[in-house]
Amino acid sequence: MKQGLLTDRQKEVLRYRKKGLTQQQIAEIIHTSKANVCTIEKAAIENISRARETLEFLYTLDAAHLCTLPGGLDLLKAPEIIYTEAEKMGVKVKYDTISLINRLRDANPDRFRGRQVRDAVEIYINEDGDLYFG
Amino acid sequence: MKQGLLTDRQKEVLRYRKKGLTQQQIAEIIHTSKANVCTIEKAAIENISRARETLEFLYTLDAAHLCTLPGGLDLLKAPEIIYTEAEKMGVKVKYDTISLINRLRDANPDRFRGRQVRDAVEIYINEDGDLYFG
DNA sequence: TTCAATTTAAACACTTCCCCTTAACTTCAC
DNA sequence: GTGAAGTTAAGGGGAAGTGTTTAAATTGAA
Repeated sequence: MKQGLLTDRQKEVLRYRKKGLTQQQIAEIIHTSKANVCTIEKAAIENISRARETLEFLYTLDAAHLCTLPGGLDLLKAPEIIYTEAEKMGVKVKYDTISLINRLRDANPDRFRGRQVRDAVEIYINEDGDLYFG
Repeated sequence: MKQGLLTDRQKEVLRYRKKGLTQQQIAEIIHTSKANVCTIEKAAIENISRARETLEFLYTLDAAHLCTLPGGLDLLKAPEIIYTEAEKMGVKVKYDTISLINRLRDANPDRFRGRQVRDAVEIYINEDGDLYFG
C-alpha cells in the first residue's frame, strides 16, 4: 500500500523547490542532471493535478448526467446547450454565460484546443446547479 | 496526459456501486467475474485514498518539520513528544491529547499496528498548530 | 446452518510509470 | 550576445499498476 501519488524523489524536489532552490542546485544536491530534476518536478505537478481530478470525479457520482459536449464543438456554443438541458431537468445552472465558459476552460485545460472541444466531454450537474466534468 | 487516477473500468464500477448494485450484478453487466469487480472496486477506493493523501502532502510543504515518531513507538507516547517539540518551536498544538491520538490514527490508518507505530512517521506543524504527516 | 455477497491470494500478460542520461532547445535578464 | 534557468525529446532498464481468471476463504443475514 503506497502512501500517496508522489514518489520520494518527487517530494524531495518539491520541498527543495519550495525553499527557492533552482533545478540546477537541486540537481547537484541529489546528484543527477537538471533535466532530470525538471522531469521529476513536472511529473510531481502532473500527479498533483491528477489527484485533484480524481477527487473532482467523486462529485460526479452525486450528480446527474446532463449532456455530452461533442468533440469539435465551439466552446461558445456550450452554454446554450447546457442551459437548455438543465432547464429540461428543472435545475438552474449556477453560472452565467461568461463564468460558465471560464469554468469549462479552467476545469479542463487539456480538453480544449483554442475554442474547440478536443474529445467529447461529459457534463454532470447536481441539484445546486453546480457543474462537473467527466 | 491522463485525466485522473481512476481508470474507466474503475469509474464504471463505482457508478454502478453508487446505484446500489451488487458486485455480482455488476459482474454480469460488464461481463467478468465478481472477484474481478471486487478487485477493481478496491483499486478504485485505494486510488481515491492516494489522491487524498497526495493533496494532504501539499500542506506539509507549508509546514515545518516538527519531529519523527520512530518505528515501534507506543502511540500513547506520541502526544508528549509532539507537545514538547511544538513548545520548543513556540507553536501551540491545535489538538488536545485525545484528539491528537485520534488524528494520528485516523490520518494514518495503515501506519499503526495496534498501538504501535509501524515505520517512522514524520510530523509537520504549521503556524496554526495543525499537524500533517509525511 | 445455509446461501449470497464479499474478500483474498496467486499467477499471468500487458501496459504504464519512474528515474536516469544525453542532447538540443527556448526564455529571459544582464 | 552570454549565461543561467528551464524545457523538451528520445531512449532504456527496472518497477509497479491493471484487468483477468481460478480457487479458496470470510462475512453476514435469513
